[in-house]
Amino acid sequence: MSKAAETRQMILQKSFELIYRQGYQATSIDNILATTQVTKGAFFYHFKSKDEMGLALINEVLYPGMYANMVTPLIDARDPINQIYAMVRNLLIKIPFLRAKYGCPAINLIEELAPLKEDFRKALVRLTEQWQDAIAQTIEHGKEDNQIRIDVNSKHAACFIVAGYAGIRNMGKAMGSACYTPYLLELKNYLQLME
Amino acid sequence: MSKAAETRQMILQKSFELIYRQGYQATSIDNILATTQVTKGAFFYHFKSKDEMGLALINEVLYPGMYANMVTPLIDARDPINQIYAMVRNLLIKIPFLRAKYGCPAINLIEELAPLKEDFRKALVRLTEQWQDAIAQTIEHGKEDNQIRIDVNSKHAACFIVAGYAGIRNMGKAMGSACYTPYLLELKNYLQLME
DNA sequence: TCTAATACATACCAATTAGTATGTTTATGC
DNA sequence: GCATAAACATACTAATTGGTATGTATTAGA
Repeated sequence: MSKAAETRQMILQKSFELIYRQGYQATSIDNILATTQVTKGAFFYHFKSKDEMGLALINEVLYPGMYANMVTPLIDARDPINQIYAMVRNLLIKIPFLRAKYGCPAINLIEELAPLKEDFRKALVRLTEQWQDAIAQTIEHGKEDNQIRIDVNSKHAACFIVAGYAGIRNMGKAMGSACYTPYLLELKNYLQLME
Repeated sequence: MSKAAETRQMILQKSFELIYRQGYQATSIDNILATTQVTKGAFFYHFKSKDEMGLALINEVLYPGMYANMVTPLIDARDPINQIYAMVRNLLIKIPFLRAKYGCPAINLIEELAPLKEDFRKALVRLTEQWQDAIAQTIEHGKEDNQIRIDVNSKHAACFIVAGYAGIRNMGKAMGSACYTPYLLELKNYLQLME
């Protein structure tokens, strides 16, 4: 990677962390410059505007991260129910970068920007749909293997599961990680009713 | 109500609507002044700061609204499962003021402000806990009436239900109200497994 | 090695932010 | 009706915002 590409990546990475903790609008460009030690000239050389940087951040940082943690663990699932549960559990309590207090980066961005910026909304919908599809497919595989009842509607269930995750991430921002435990216990109950 | 009290109430009401659509930080005081036709002098006569107004808004507008739509419908529930379902359904599709695109006012505020402002967080936790308690109590009543299986953990279930609502409200901001239907169908499934 | 584009640096700008200082009007109790 | 405080109005401020104008290094290809 060229030096310039490294600078660009570093800006995206640090901005991602700041925005995760503070929100997109509350994170000023000057704030980013101060923590990256990059000058304004460099920033606006790599990105036409703050929004262009934000979009790049979604596609180049958020998307790969979500794919690795939310889609990959489901590929070729041999034990769909437990793998879905494990994936959600891992997201909640096994990724050190993600803190209950700050929620989930993708959910945060949807909350803040979906109603305000159409291009952000579209980019974030793609993320959500990809995760939801991966879950639905996993459930379908489970049905083929007779591990999941055939009357389970995989798309409805996937929607329900994604909503639950998004919601507990929101709740965790207010209540702390303590609320993850009852949620996970009940998620397990819900999932086991599918078999 | 005195004229001054009316002014105060009007500021809170209009600010609530603006903040619901734009977010708290994105709604400037000047923006509020422009839509309320109130002058800066009047605003700062009634509220020491923007944050004091925001807190008053939670306690005097958000709280009563949430109580009426989220707690009252559950009081003396004779048919707990269907009443819980009906309450969630009403929240999602029967309150004209709430638009899928803009989500739920309380959830929005938690997302944006819980990590940033401790006093906002506390006020919003009170709201959430009250709703969760009301749902848990309703489930307990259902257990006493033999309408709900005694092995259902009411607190876990209440947490799971609240999380689901919060999450689908988030999803709706990105995807629109179309995602409410699959969610509600699966919620009904989940709830019926309790009886 | 020279050139020219790439990659960055500095200084600025107009608009907006929450908040204040200093008024003037309006209502209320006596 | 009159004093007094409550209720509002206007003009300002210092800080911050995203973005630009105009520079200077650095690097890669001919």
